[in-house]
Amino acid sequence: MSKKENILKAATLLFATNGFKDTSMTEVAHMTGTASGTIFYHFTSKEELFLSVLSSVKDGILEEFSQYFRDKEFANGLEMLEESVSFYLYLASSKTEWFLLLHRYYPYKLAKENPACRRFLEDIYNCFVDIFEKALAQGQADASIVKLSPRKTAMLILSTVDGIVRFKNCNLYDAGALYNELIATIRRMAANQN
Amino acid sequence: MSKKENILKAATLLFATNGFKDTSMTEVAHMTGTASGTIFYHFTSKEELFLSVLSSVKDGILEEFSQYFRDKEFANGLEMLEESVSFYLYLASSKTEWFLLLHRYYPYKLAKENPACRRFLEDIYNCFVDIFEKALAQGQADASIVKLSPRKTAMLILSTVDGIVRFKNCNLYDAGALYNELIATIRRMAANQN
DNA sequence: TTAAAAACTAACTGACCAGTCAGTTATTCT
DNA sequence: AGAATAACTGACTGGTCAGTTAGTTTTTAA
Repeated sequence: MSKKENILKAATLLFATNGFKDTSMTEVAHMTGTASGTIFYHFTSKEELFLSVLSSVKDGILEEFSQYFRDKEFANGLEMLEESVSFYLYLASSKTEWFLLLHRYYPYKLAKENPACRRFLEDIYNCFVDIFEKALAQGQADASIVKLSPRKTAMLILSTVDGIVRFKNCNLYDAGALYNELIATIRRMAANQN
Repeated sequence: MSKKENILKAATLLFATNGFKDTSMTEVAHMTGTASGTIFYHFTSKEELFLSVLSSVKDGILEEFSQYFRDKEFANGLEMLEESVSFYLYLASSKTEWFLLLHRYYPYKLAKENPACRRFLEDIYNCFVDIFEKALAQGQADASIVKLSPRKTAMLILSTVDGIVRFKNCNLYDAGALYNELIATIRRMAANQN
């Protein structure tokens, strides 16, 4: 792995666990066994380093989802919805740093003044909402899901799973313990019982 | 209002909008028209100031909810649930600073090493969950709500509304636009249709 | 009235940190 | 080989910030 990639990886971990302000360039340098000057050779500023991190997280998330759905077949929309939610939770537990980073306030603060940052965040959240929406729409087509607004319901589902993951990352309560209830709730809320 | 209360109020606003690290004691001092030394006369450290802020936010939230439910009557558990959710959203929009503060990572990070901080956060979230749980349990008693685990479902509902508020505060999408869908979803998910 | 206590001030300190720069080492290409 | 470029280094700088302190003003109470 190149030194630049190493720096990016270390920065992802540090920004995710300690936050932007509480991560010093010296720390990133130390973790990668480089001089602090080297980081500024590869990245013009701390902010640019953060944007690179966010960009790579975005790429990672989009890639993971496209790979997961590439050759997946679902019996119906409801099943697709449930499996999408499961995959989201699985991803959140296997790529903790990504979600920790997204649950910090800094990216959203930066997005207010930096269009590129805003774009990354929108790409990420649209990816999530799009998948849930697609499942809901498909479910309505195949009659596995009741009549509802696919987009808005997708946003609500994202709010729920994202909320669960956030509470877990904040050590407030455990996501795993809620899994069965979550799936049951989604079924009660969306399934078409005829 | 005493100078100490003024400092607390300014600190709440600054910690909520800029975060812990991005708020300097000089800034707090400037906003309250005092010397920075005065803050250290009233609060031993920046961390203690933050804890005082969190404590007052906790008191505020508990007070608001106990006041709202003091002399409220509900037709049944389902109605209570819906109105609790509505009140949560109302509070989040009228006391923005409180929820901005709770949507930052710093309090949860501090909670890991500071039991008092952890206690404040638990009190706040238990307050929320308890109310939803009480509504669900009442709804099961009066048959307005289906069979489900009240505690876990209450947590899921909190995840959803908290997620919505967070997305709104992060400027990702608007809570108001989802309100009708949220109530409809809660009804589909919890209402007992006989 | 006055003395003690509480509240407040502003200059100061030491630590830290993002970013620079002048110079060194490694790589590539002819 | 040797020149040119890319990658890397680490000491240094200017600025910021939490917290201190010695001294001043205000309040309290006897």
